[in-house]
Amino acid sequence: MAQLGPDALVRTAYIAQQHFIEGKTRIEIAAETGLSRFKIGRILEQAVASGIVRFEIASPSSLDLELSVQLQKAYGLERAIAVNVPAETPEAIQQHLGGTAADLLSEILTDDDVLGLTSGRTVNALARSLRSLPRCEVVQLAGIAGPIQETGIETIRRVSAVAGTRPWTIYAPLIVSDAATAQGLRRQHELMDTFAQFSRVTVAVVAVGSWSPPDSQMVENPALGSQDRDALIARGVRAEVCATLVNDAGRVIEDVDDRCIAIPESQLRRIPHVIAVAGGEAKTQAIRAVLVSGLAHSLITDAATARRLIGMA
Amino acid sequence: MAQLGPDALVRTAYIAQQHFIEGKTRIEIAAETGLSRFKIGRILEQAVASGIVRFEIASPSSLDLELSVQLQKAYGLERAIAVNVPAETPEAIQQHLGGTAADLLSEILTDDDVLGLTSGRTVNALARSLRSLPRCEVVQLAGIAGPIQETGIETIRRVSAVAGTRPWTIYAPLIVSDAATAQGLRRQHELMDTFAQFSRVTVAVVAVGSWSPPDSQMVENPALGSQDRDALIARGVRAEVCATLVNDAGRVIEDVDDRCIAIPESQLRRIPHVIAVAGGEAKTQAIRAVLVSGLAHSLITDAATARRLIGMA
DNA sequence: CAAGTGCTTGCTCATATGAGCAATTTCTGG
DNA sequence: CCAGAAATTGCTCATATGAGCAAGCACTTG
Repeated sequence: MAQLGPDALVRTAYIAQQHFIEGKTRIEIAAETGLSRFKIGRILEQAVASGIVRFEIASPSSLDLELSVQLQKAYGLERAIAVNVPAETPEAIQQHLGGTAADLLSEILTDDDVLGLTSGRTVNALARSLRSLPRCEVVQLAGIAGPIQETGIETIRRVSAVAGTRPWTIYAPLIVSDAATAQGLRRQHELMDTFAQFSRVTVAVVAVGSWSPPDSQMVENPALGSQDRDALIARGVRAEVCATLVNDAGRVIEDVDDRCIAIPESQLRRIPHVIAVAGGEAKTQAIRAVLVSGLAHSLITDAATARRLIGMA
Repeated sequence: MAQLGPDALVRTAYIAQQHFIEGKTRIEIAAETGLSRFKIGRILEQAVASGIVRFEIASPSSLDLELSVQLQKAYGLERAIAVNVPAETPEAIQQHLGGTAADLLSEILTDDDVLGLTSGRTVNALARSLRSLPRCEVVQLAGIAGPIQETGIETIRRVSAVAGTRPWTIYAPLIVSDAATAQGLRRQHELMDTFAQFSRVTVAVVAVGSWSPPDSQMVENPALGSQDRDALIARGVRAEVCATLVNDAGRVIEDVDDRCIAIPESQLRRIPHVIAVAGGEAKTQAIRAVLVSGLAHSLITDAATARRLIGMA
């Protein structure tokens, strides 16, 4: 169309202002300006089409909403949250993702939910930020992956304390050196009790570990010999969620499942809502693998990682 | 309201995007998301109210549309156009205002209009930018105020040439030293012919001269003695339009009307649409006086001056 | 000049939307 | 644990809006 003249531009701006900012209806504007409501409608339509009026969706806080929506669509997620973090250091990322996860849990959990958690640094950050929670049960989904002081069961206890309930814990390592030991552990009463809760879990928050590049407390676990580790990486393992290993195609590698003390893949998949919380450059590929695997329904990550993930969707 | 949680924020962003950017109706979004259309409506309402969605009215070109609208409302003008000029020099301002005036004329004039023009630097800039015009008559509204080479009748001729018609010109100075001479000039056949057109003029483009601070070719005219000038300024004259003088209150000062060769105030006021074109810091007060006087219905000015005018409305 | 061609305008009618309301759920403070 | 308060939800009905269309208008083009 012929470029609008100055008069049409100003008139368009006026009408756009009246409609979008003052909130007047087209009919009101028509009455005031003496134009027909159809004319007003067409002017507004053209104003939007030609870019004179733009809609800006602004993050009010530390979230990048537009990126979140893109990420959600790109991987068909139930929820996706891209968090603006001030620095790309692992600590800053963990702290902010944990805080956002805490907010999300406060928001979406109800009394009837049963919350599943892994142990680990990310969930630790979550627990630190958690201020309130409905009265829901908390179930530990996997053994302890790293050094006790960092990843302790204390975290799980704190979350359940906020909720005001008793936690279902797993006093055991995530992985042991042989299947027989694992089997023995699983026969312990306390663990059996916790394992029995897995099927009741409705919402889980899980961390994502990266095997290549290595950024996971499971990979660093002494119970996993360097031989095992190299063999698994050779098998294509890229990421891990609750001791379930996946490759780039999102396929599960079950080689060491029998040595792990954690919710089995089959039960993990039956949890209605699994929220992965992870970020950082190094974990990008791992997160992608987990999303592709379908093990997680939702993701909380940093904005930079969200952009990378969208780019490779 | 309680600050929205991350999930609500992302959901809001998604719905806002679907509605405002993808153009889906609330009912469509309701069907997709499984929420009721009322819920969608309330989410959108809140998104706008809380500032998550903002409407931006952007100037596509060199115009400041929002400022234009404000200016128009502040003085109750028919049209107001605030032009972004790259520099605040008189030359840059004149060139851009003239160009915008030319665009405006191309846009709003029809074959049935009769265009009135003053002579002067501003209208000169207009003529230089003018590319096309309907076949309408062009009438000079006032004598020549400044040096012939700057403000010549050539300008009027050029405009009428673009329109493809014969111009009605005034070969006479804007002001002479005594009333008798002026009366004698007005009896000249050519001038009488032009004066007879004044009542036919439908759209006029006029410059605004400032008397205090002095920025007007009329003030500098030798036919106006320094005594006369001082007396007029003492009488409060602030501005001039087509040799009609006005004070800050917008009242007309008729003291030297009988010495001027120009459309009389009474006839000027009968022109349906008078567009003033003027800008620059020095002319701000003068423009204000003219707008208050009601002699002009519309204004084309630079953005900085528009802001000043709005501030003192 | 005349017929054709495309554009603008305002209509009708079906659909989308908002205001106000009643039912329900969720909080809160005994 | 419960009564009352407050918020939330989805309804009805009136209003606002969009799609499609026919008339009017300007503008070619032979």
